[in-house]
Amino acid sequence: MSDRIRVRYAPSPTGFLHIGNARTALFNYLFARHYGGDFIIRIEDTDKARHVETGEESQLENLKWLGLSWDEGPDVGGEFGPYRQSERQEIYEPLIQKLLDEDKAYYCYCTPEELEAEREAQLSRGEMPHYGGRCAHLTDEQRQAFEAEGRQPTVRIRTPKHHTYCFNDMVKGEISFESESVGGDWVIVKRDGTPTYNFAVAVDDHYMEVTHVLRGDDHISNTPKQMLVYDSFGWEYPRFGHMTLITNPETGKKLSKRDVTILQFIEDYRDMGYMPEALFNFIALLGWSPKGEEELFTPAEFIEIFDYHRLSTSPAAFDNKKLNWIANQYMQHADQHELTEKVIADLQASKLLPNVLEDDQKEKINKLVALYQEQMSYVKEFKTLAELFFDAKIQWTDASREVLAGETVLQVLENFKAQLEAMDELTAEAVQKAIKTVQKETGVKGRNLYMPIRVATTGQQHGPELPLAIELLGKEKVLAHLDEAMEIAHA
RNA sequence: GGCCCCUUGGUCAAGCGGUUAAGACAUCGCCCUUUCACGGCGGUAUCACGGGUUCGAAUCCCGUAGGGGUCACCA
Repeated sequence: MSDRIRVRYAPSPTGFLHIGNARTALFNYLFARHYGGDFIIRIEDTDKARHVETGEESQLENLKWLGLSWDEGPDVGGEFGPYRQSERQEIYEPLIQKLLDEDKAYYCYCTPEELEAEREAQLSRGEMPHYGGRCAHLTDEQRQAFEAEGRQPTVRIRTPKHHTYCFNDMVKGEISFESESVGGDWVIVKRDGTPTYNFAVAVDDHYMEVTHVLRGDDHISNTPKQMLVYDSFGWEYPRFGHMTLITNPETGKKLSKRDVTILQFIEDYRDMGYMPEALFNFIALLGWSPKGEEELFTPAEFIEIFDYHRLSTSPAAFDNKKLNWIANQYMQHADQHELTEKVIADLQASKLLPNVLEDDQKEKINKLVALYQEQMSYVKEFKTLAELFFDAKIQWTDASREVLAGETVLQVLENFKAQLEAMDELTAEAVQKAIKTVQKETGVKGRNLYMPIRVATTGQQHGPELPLAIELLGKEKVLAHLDEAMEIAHA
């Protein structure tokens, strides 16, 4: 085995790229790049029942979108291939045969029903479920009898007694398991002849010369099983490292794909128009922290500063507010023209804009984007923020009504409206002047001046620069809004 | 339940025997802006508990409690 660092991300193509998996990939990527090592992608597709046709492609695609690149993988090849477990059967078979020949593994003819019955019996006795070893010492006659029945065997590996599996975890330090705790001789080859996960990973990691296995916490209890496989062949272990899980801040449990309160797939964020660098930055801070006080880094900087010793030992809650803050930081520095293009595309997809734009429409969107860019976190947010400019209907909230109930509100609005009516077209400057005039004539200023006008014209207490917003809204809508507002103020 | 892991503010976290216990998000207040947003400044708020070890413990050890993970012919 060489000194070169080789790590892998080994997804199973059962669906979209999950945020937790993306993080595993990301840290492996950072680790490899930091040390100038190799980052490998291997597809763990031994479960044909759960296989999703487009799973692999979609996962790789989203990884790329995030900004990751890999040196070896199913799409780019490499000298340690193939990179799909489904294509590595001929590597597994002789190894399995070897274990069988050496009696380190044996055929098991138990049916799922029998195993289920055994499990239930154990459970009812208050015991923990484990394989009792019914087929561990079959005679040739017994085996032939089972075969004659047409039973298809699985292969189980013999688990030693009274052995301690101990490893020095890259993030958690010394961890040890008694061999008894793995639950008896476990299946390494399924009835259909394909290897099980714990067997295949160990074999693949060995042959791909993987030096460090960095993965989620939930794999800790798999580690002794994999160590057993290494031991059976006399192979050297890689270094294991287990990162903490990402949890739901509401429940404190690991993110579950069924959990609808949090968007879990990279695809979701991509669709909403989050910038990939922002998501990269956010994910890199999930369970890892940089040395200083800075939290915003480019991917290249993350590679530079990544240090696995700073991987956290306790779980990280998925904080949506923080994500949006980070995303907003990136958004503020985004190119305005590019952003405008994206916004337009989204508005067109939502039928809020025609497919072909007049110049003045385009200009209007440009101004609106300029107005809202500093507070956006993702492209689609624009639609919510600026919806008033596309769909004139105002939803008067209690808070708005409260503002309109103010003492001087009516005189301010009446005065303001009269001035607007006198204008041909509303421009920001003219509107600004009008507001000043209102101030002079009514004596109302500051918050008491602006807030009623803001709420009356936009229906919101928070929004962009007021005169510009009024210009962009246009005379017709503004007057209509004012009328509605004054009616409310009267009541 | 067995095994394994984890435990610093609301959240993420720095800290690795001696600190006024960093910083970020959130929250609150003030300033800037005649409003809003951005920005700036500041405040509130944390070492789960109990024993040790030590001159000294958030830091080391042992318990307790709580949380989580895992116990498949899934990965």
